[in-house]
Amino acid sequence: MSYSYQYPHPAVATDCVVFGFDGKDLNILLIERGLDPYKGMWAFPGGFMKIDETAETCARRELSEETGLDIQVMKQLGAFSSVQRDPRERVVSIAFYVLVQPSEVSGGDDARQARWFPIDDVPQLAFDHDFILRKAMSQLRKDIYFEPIGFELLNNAFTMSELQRLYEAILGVHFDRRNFERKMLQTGILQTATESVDDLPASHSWEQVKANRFFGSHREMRRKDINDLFGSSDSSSQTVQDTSPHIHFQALSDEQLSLTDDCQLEAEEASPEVLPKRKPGRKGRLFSFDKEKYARFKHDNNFRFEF
Amino acid sequence: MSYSYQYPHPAVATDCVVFGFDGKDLNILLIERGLDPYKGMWAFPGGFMKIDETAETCARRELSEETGLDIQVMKQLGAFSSVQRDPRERVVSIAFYVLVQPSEVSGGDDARQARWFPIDDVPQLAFDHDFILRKAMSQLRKDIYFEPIGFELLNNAFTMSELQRLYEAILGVHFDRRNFERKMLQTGILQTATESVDDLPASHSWEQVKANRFFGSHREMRRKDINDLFGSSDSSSQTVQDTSPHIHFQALSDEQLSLTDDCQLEAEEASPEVLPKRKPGRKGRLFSFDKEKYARFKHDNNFRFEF
DNA sequence: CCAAAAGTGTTAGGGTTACACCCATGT
DNA sequence: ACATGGGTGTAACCCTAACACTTTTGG
Repeated sequence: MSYSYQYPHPAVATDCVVFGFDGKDLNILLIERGLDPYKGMWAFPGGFMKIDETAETCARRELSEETGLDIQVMKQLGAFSSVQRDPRERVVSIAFYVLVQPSEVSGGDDARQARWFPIDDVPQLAFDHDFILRKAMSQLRKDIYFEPIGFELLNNAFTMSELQRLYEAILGVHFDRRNFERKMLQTGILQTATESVDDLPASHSWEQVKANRFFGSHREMRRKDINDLFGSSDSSSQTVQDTSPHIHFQALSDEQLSLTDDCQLEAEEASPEVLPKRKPGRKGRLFSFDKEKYARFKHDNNFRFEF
Repeated sequence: MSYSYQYPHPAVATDCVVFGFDGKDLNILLIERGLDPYKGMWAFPGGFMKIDETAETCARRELSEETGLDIQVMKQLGAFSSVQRDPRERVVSIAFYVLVQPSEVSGGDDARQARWFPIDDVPQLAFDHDFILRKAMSQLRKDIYFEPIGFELLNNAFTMSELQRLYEAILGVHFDRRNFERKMLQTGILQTATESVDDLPASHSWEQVKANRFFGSHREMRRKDINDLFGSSDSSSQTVQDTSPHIHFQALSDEQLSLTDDCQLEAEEASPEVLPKRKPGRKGRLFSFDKEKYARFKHDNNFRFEF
């Protein structure tokens, strides 16, 4: 069985940069590759897109298959299309980044060779994944100015210093404790919480919250703008040094490819260590966020976090 | 001649959202489609990616072929991958946005069925291009907070009110004239200019300026971070309603496809009206920007434009 | 001549920043 | 006991936002 085209087509794959926060450091989730190319190296979860799924669907599926994570919030980083980024054949990868709460991860069931690495201590990555990682970090830094994104990385209840450490980890700067707390509180999206909030089920999904937020607020928006909230796509142009502009790939490397995956075929021993062990930290007043206010937050005022 | 793969591959195309500013309104450049599908409708310049070029290279080539524009600044919006976005076959499109100065356009030579449309009066677009346009607008609004992007849309010399109108057009808000001018001037990136500056050749390219900016400033940056400046990729996840998740495309629609293009084949009558006629406006003190300061600007302080 | 746009400063108020000491907890 | 982190308030300063009249230009 084979598929023919009049002109050569690249393969399209997705990759997920998964960020997690353990109360101390920002971590990313990597998978050890079991097959060539780059066998034994670490890479982002991801795989080839099926012909009948969107890139996002593909990314969710691959992430679920490879790590057991079922993720709510997922943002596209953009397409990476260096000609020689995959030695097998021409592969264009659409990358996403994803924020997981430590609690989402606790049921790390399907985990294979997945491991968390602190963002400051990432091993050499396969393909152009180190490039993608830098994109993801700079994107995360940008996004945090427009949305209180950090919360997606925390459990339902968290201390102010956890929140501060998260912001410091993402932005790479230091804040004054009192000023940080004051500014956070005066956004109105926080409420004090008890320990028990930690166990609360995620009442309604973030997609739902976001949809509500949208309809609640913005003035001159048309029906069609709904997509803006979700399907937004943003990126700078990719100017990787394109040293070999005239490589011609044949339609030959397909035998190495599996539509179902290229990482999924890896080692079967499930390593349930797919969670950034929550570092306890000192006791402190607990906060959670007011979903109503959080939902209205972004659109009502153009608040950005700048400390 | 045909290319075969073990698994179905989507086609990959690029689209360019070209923004231009005529001193009054923000405009986008569209091309009338001469072939089905969507024959007679307007669409962004773009076309299919060759197997040996990056998405950005492809976008530049297509833009040059279809509109005669050779563009400096080009930012990736992300990949659009709805399953049914192209009726011919599965096509994943990588979209870019581009800012052109009116002067860059004056030599609109190769122009075909290209026309500028004010952003408030855009006709119905082919494919999912209206969706892409909304992405582009919201992206532009976001980006303007981090970089003085507006300048790429103006000639070398411009009046303060042109600049203000540009910001107002992009952000959709109104500013107080005096406050706007004060804030702009105190950034230090402006200098007063004479009329003659308008004719100056673009001394060195923006890529060069950006490269200089990079090396000049930021502290703890590693060599690898160079790419961050250019190849950055950013986007929210694309959640178009994916109503038909199980459509299977055959490898049949290729006869309609041309690797070289699908828009390029259109009407041949060159319409040199490929420029937003610069609306004159009243006379006023002219400004240009200090490339040195502009280059250092973003990284030195995290200045964002908020009026 | 008239209409539209350019040019020009000041002030009040809000927000940001900088800063130090005591207390509680855990080791 | 000691060290680490939690808890708390104020004052100076900068930046923002609001505001009106005169002059110039173009038609």
